[in-house]
Amino acid sequence: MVKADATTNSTATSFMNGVPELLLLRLLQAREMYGYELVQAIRDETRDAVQFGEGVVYPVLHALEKDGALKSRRKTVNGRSRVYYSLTAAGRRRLGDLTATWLKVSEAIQGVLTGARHAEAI
Amino acid sequence: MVKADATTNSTATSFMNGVPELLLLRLLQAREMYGYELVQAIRDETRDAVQFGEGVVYPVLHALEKDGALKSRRKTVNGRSRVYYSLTAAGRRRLGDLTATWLKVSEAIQGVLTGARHAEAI
DNA sequence: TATTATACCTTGCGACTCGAGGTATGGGGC
DNA sequence: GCCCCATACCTCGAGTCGCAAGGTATAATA
Repeated sequence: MVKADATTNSTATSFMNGVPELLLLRLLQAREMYGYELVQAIRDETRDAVQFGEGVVYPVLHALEKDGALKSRRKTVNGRSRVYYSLTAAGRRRLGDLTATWLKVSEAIQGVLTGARHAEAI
Repeated sequence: MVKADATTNSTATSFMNGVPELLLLRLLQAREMYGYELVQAIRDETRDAVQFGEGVVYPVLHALEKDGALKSRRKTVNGRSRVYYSLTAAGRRRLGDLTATWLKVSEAIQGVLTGARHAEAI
């Protein structure tokens, strides 16, 4: 077995749990989009820093719809059938909560990484 | 008393995969520490924004040692036996890689959240 | 003496991610 | 007309990870 590990995949770093959900909600807040489009939008908007395949995106979309955070409608464009998703009120709330949590957590991690002694209390 | 975490813990989105490893490496870069101490250090330095229990910390420490990123030594202090961990050269390299990846990814997510049109190319 | 705090550890469930695979159709090139 | 690619949807199985819960042992404190 090749050692080769290093920065490759094995233990590799996916620091992202719940991130698909967060990004999907955020993109759909801006406008109605369909699954295949979302896969590429995430790749594009993050300049390839973040990539989620269809095997990630579709299940998350289905779960969010089942939870009432998204609603969908079929639409045929250029003879192609697409499922467009958009946020519900619950989805907007969820996006707000997730965003707040993400900010809090990522700032805290940032703080540890930059060696910031747990800063002064408020 | 019920802890009753407000934000529905069920699917509760803990955006953090690989974060335990990252924080542990970072803290141990500063100085030699032991498991029980690390659990509290993470809580303290992140002002409770991030918390990892012993069930997370110990297994990660063992895995990192097995991978050669950490080395340990037993030491008895005040009649208490502790296992102190410190970084190896491989561990320092790993910390550097993980930190770079974390920065790239978290900035990309930040960009999407703030609606930054995938900024200008270099 | 009993309880709490320190300090170590493992196990089993559940959740998440992802590659791989499967279906179907429209458009271009030959 | 035919083949292949891109579009567009989907599921399954494997593997990983996080975590609560549980377990041991000892020092300090009440």
